Amino acid sequence: MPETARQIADDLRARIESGELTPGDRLPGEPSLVRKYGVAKMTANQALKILVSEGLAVARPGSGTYVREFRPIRRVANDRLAKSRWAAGQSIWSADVARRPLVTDVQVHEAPAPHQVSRLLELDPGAPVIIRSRKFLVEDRPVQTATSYLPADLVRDTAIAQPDTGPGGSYARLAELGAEPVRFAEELRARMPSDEERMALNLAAGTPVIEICRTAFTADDRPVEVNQMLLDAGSYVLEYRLSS
Amino acid sequence: MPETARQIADDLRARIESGELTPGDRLPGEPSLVRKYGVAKMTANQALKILVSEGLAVARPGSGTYVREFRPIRRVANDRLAKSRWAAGQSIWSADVARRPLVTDVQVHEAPAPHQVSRLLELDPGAPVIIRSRKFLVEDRPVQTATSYLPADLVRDTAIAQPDTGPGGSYARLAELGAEPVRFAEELRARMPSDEERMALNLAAGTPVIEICRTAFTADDRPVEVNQMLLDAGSYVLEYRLSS
DNA sequence: GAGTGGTCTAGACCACATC
DNA sequence: ATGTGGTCTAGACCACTCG
Repeated sequence: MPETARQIADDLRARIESGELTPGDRLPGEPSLVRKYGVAKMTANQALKILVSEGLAVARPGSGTYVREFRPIRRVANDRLAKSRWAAGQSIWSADVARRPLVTDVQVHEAPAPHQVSRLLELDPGAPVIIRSRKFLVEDRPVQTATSYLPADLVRDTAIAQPDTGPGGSYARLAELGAEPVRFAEELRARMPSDEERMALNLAAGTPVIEICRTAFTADDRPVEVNQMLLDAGSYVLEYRLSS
Repeated sequence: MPETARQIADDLRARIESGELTPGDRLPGEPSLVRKYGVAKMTANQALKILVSEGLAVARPGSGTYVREFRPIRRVANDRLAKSRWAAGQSIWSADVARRPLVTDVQVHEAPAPHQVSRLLELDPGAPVIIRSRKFLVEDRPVQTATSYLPADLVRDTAIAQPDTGPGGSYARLAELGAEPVRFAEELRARMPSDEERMALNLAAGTPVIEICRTAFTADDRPVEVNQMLLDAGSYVLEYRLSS
């Protein structure tokens, strides 16, 4: 009887979806599946791998395989970019989570703009930009990385070129420079992460990422920031509000 | 030397990312990997499976494993919902692809609203709704499924309850009923598909899906439609425009 | 130390695609 | 008819966790 691994996975999946096994529960281990289904150990292993690759379970070597837990962050694009937030000195994150996330691995440097960035910022190819990259932790788990690009000629001597951008963040600083961002375009993709990205976000196998590229424009349609974000898809629900 | 499968996968990935192997190319087969690396056939198989699960390659049984090809559809949320489109009798799809997609598997029926839908439509639990489900093909490939829910009391005797909703689609019909949708909220998640969903969209292993739940509101903030969509993530780039 | 998942081997059979 | 990926077996060793 081939197709055994899939069938075992189907059985376990059904038990998860029926609620018999709830998030955090330990799944039957390989030896127990070998006994129950009379298959080779490797077949049992592959059955469990199927669930892991579907994002339904997480394997913890030396311990067991567990039903995965979800607790998505709600990210409301419109609210978080509302001027009222950052103008009041708040982080745009205050719209997403009650507790402000930990920002780590902040790196700021100046370099020539990558191809695509210079196009989006309407700069000459290779023009200098300030590059701010950082990582966000919520409840000790990395959920997002972000890299912002801003025209160096505009922000070089401001707090934006410092690790700490001050109250209200870089948008408040841009406003002070007469380059207040009022319009935004977000371009969004979902895909599987590279190994590097999986490492950076500490992702379980079988978790996709959401890639967002946001360009911020001033009232006279000048692009002043490109922000390239990478989200752990399992940690997020995104919301957008539109009117026709 | 353990870790062999990963290393083989790393080698192949590097050759893909360097451009030595381009989309559509055939990867070295299992027998050739067995010879080159001196490993068991199953190890070679697993190495190829890693690339497939990362979405970088597609296996075609009996033929070979190939570098995957991408040709995303650009879906601009704002444009497609603009009244000017559907008011002119166009499909909202005309914003996304030059050639109108094929709509198949259209099914319309009336049934009690599922929990979440009745909540979003602000209906009594179990109130009757018209359910329209359909699938969209672009260039013969299924790229999206969609299921709409509309209050049955509002649309029961209109073209919306028919498979063909006429020029401009259901939004034009809603407008004729004095329930023109002018505001929309889209809630978006990315995840790995279930087997069922993988089947429906004919997805390669390692391809995530994007789940969008859109609620349409009238000018007086009455919800009149909930549309639950499932997109093949590899076939789409989504764009949202916002202003603060 | 016992149990866990992770990985590998060397062989086997199958269904399928391509020629 | 040949070659392909898909899957299975039965055994093995490893690194890890947990009590």
